[in-house]
Amino acid sequence: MADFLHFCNQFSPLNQEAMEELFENLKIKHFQKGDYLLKIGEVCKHLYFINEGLTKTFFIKDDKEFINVFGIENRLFTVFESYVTQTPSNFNVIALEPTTITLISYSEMDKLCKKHHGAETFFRKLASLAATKMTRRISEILEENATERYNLFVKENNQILQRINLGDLASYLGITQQSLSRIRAKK
Amino acid sequence: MADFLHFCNQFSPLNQEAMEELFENLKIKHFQKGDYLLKIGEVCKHLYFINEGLTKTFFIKDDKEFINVFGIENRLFTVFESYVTQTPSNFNVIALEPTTITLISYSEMDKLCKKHHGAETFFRKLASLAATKMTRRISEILEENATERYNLFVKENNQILQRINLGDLASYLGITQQSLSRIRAKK
DNA sequence: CGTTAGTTTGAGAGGACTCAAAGTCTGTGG
DNA sequence: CCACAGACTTTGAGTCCTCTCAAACTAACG
Repeated sequence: MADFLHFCNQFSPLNQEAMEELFENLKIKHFQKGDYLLKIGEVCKHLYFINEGLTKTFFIKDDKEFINVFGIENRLFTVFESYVTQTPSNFNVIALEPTTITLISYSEMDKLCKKHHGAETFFRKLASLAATKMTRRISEILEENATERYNLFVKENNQILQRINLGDLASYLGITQQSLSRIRAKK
Repeated sequence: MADFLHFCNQFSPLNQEAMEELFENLKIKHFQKGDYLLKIGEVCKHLYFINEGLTKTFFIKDDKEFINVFGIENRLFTVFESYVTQTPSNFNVIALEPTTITLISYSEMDKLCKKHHGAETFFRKLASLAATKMTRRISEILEENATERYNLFVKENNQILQRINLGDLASYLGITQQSLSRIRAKK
């Protein structure tokens, strides 16, 4: 909880009242390894802040997984399209480890945004930041080849590298696990 | 101007006062084919709404262009990271045709957001929508091969297909223009 | 100790790349 | 009205990266 408070403050401080209201309505939930946070077809009703653990957000095509993003400690994420429009999700979200998550429900956020100008600012900045990160990911995928993408990932996500298995990392990088294994072997 | 008004209203209606204030501070600018709307290293100070014409947003690596997004009539866009954080842009933006653009300055938007709760909502939704679209693009790049991506682009952007040259389209799709030429030839 | 999940290695196929050259189109000046 | 320059597109040949299918190896765990 302290972590989430810290996250909020460094991000875009809310006023006392909005903050209290936000924190009153948070829920904390635990997931076991392999548990679904969200299944394809369900509406994503929450923002997820990871207190502890690791998740993957992915879709499936031709029996292959495509990982969109890893949920990492002290980061906030959601399934954007589903959450924003409250329509069925195209993505699954699964816990890769025992995971503890702070949940912010859509209806709460919506209420909060309507009531407090500052909350609206907070979530505007959040969405902007998400868009920024996605722009970078698009650039990376386009400009870098598999080896370069792997090196970049290692550089920027060293903390979680050991916790992600080969297949999942390959899927995130957009290559097969055999290819990734060979990339690693070359070093 | 009417187009932009229409865009705003269907998107997330602003109240009368905020709307008037927004429209008072809009600027309209014309660009010739080849003109820069923004250069790498400059801070992106505007949201761009295309009244007429076409633009490309791209960066360069090893003398190759990588197109991030095309600016299309009646759509709003910006260089997100630069605009949101007011730091130097990693992207160029160029007019591909004679182009007329409605500009919303960062400082105006910021002022408006601080003053009007509704404006904040408007821009929150805008950022959310942008993030949603980018998620889709990431999925597409990962899951579809070059031919499929081309077909998808044709399907969804038929209106501008004839106006974009082969090299630019290839760059957007993340392939060489030779490859794209061969994909087209196969049909 | 056997089962299962995860990783590595091999061989061959195919897609996309590079370098190179030849067409095609379009607009301008003679 | 033709000729030529410059921009754009297509085609060819060879290479390389990544994929697929297959099999072997290596934990980790009950």
